[in-house]
Amino acid sequence: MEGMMGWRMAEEGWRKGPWTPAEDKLLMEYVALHGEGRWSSVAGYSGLKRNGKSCRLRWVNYLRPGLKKGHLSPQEEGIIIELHALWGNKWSTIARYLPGRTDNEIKNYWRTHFKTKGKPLQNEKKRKYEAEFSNSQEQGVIGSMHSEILHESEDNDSEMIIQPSQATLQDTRAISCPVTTSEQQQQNPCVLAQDVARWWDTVSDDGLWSTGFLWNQLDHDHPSQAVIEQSFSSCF
DNA sequence: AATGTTTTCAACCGCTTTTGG
DNA sequence: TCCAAAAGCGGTTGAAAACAT
Repeated sequence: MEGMMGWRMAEEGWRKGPWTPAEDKLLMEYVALHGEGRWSSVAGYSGLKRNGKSCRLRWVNYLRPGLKKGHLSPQEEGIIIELHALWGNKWSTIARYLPGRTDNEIKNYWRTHFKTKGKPLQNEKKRKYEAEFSNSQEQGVIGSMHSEILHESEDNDSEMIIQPSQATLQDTRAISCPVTTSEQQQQNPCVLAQDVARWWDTVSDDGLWSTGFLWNQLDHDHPSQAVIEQSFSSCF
């Protein structure tokens, strides 16, 4: 049982390390009975020897219904690249635009594909993405905006940075939501997402990206949809 | 086939933010 | 209004898998 070498019980008796199917079952039963949240009381109700933090993480990243398994689609990869350019390592914010994907997953994806030890061959996907993008300079403000966004600077310390310029960010706000402050923008990223979606429409001349695809990506039962719509209406 | 190296990603840690009493 | 507990976040780790020699 605790034979799992390398992982032991913590002082308080909490189990750590990889979850077993039996543990998953206990956690799922707990949630079915008591709902999400109150993770600290999981142990008390279910007998699961995991602390609240561990339970929450397991639920959010693995057990939660609606999670997508398998590789990210090219569309999802594009969204990650684009939104990372806008917001940096705001993994959980980015994850709101990829229903069924977790912040952890996105963070891992970014690190393994774009934070290389100076071996840009691995950045093939990003290159492909940029090539895709460079075909789409025709369309006014959004297009030029995103050409700035995707201007790459290869960093001395080997992390690839795709920088949105300050002007770009200001443009984005000015275009879409002139009255919101940057703080509001952070809380209500819908406007930027809308721009991304519109931009994506313009890129989709080869049929790979379908019209309105970003919005179609959204699972309409997903809570973020409500948030997005609310934010949206508050902007206009 | 055996061993060494690299990559992946689930899960941890410490810190910050939010919540509720 | 304050404070403690819970939730949330991003960076990091390391076991296992994949790949190379």
